[in-house]
Amino acid sequence: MIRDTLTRQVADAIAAAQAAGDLPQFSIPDIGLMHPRPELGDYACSVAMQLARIARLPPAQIAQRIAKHVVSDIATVEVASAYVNFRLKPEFLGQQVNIVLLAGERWGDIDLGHGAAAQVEHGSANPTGYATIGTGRNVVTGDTLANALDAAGYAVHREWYVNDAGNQIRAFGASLFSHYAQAFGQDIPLPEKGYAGEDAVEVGRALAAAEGDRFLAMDRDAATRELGRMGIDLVMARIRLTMTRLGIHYDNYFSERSLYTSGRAARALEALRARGLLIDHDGALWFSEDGSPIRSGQGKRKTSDEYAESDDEPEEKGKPAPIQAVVIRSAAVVANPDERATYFASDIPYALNKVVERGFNPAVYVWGEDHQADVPRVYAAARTLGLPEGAIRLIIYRFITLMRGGVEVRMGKRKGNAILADDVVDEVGVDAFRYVMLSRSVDTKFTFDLDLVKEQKNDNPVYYVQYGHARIASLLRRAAEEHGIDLEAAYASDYPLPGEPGELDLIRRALELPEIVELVATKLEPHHFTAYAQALATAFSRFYESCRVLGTPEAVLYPRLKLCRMAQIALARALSLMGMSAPDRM
RNA sequence: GCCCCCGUAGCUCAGUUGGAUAGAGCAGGAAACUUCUAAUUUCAAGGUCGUGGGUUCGAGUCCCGCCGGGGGCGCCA
Repeated sequence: MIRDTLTRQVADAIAAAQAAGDLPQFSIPDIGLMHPRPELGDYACSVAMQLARIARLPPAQIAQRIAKHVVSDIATVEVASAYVNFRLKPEFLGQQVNIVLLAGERWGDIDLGHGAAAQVEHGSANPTGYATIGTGRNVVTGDTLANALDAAGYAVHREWYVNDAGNQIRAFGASLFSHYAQAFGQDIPLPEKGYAGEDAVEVGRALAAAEGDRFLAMDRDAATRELGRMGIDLVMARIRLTMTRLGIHYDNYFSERSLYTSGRAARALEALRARGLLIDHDGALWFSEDGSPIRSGQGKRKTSDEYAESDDEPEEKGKPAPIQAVVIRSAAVVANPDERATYFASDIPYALNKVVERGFNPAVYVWGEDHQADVPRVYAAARTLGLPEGAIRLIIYRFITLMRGGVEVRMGKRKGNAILADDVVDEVGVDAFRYVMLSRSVDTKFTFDLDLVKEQKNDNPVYYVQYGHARIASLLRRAAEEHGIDLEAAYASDYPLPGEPGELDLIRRALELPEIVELVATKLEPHHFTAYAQALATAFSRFYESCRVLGTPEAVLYPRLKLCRMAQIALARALSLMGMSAPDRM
């Protein structure tokens, strides 16, 4: 990447300055390059200020001495106060256009992962209902992160974790039995906390139609279990359709229940028990990170007073405090002990399976904020089990407030008033759905205003970005069809760039894509793609307004056609990373 | 009681790991269509970055307190 090249050149310059006696000896710190205001250059380096104390010199003077020793074939160097600024040379920018054209649809790829296996697990909603709009934010986030990791050089695996074990499922089975029986005129009341939503009713009826009334005669417990299992399959089938529609593909659907049937859960518990981290208390089984016993205030984090009393080592800086003990198997009396397991009991073997058995690093999880309490627990389990630092990355996204007609729509899956992802997609389309879901940081609880997204059709960043792509496609089409231009010849030509500001700005934006991929892939923040796509589209619009393409002499026409092609490639890739279409006509 | 997230322009939100004069998009104001898609562009306007301290050459960004909003935990999933 260009930024890496310049960073290296700064480091070399410091070393050269030291060798020449212009700077004293010191170990060179991490050098960060940023994008300053455009008037000041393309990249800026503030390392001189960090060095002021070490080098015992005024920052401005250090900057001067570093700049003096910079050897760069791609940029010119200027010093402004204490900053060392770089401006990419126009000839270099012109050459880079060829690089983009050559990379084509792989433009933006970087080699961060070196082919290592990475996983993004997303979706993973309870299979007790169809995909909601909340699931929508989850899967769009996860799928885009997976795209980014793929572009960053990882071998990416996409997985949906099917929560097909536990209480929720039993309640779902019982609810289905009620809806099922209803189809045969039998009034069996919904269990408490049962599923009353249209999706549950639909599944119950579908089972009645497909299976007949044979379950009515069966043992009730067995019937509930069987119906629950079949119901999950039906729900998952529907969810898969929704995912396909959203352009999301999974390499695997991982069954939570398989953790128990395969013995993985038992083995993980044994590993914890061997380390003395499992504690029986009041009939329940607890995980305690530091092995400390459960105290009177069960499950509570130790107070600072209690820490003061105890002989615990004072906490080291940066080392997280041990988590509070957490129940992994409840005391509830249920026939099968596996069914007393909490989510957390599954999380442990699942994490081991991901990182140790399958070698994913990073293993990224995308979770809704309702699971935030589990975050420190899973990290704690990873620590105690000796998983590599950073192998597990949990991404928590905030829930969405849905507005319709200026009123907030309250949602709840159990009550059955959840807004389905399919319904929203019906209204706004896949591309707008994905873009809006991506346009805010996962930490932001944002309002999805259905009316706004629909009504804004003509003035919407979603369409603005796609419009840029369609405009280019149209222009290139006309160039070939109406002007008889051989586009391949134009792309292969080597005229110098006219050098208009609009041209250079467009190239700078296109060249930024690899940096954005790195940003998204390392911080696991997909929203940067939307901001980038918007900026790139703006750069193209400005170019388009200020630089005439068709009808100009060949020496202008050809390089500008190359720029159009370059912009098209970058826009298409940005859209593709976000899982959106890049239309040729609008 | 404890934990996590958020608070930036009228609205919705960015802010590239602590850098120079805090940015976009909408909404509202003023312009530009004989010109490759006006789903566009240009200009102007809009801010005590919730608040009070602290850390340092430098804080929207890091630390602590407080205020406001949201979410979660204390044998639910």
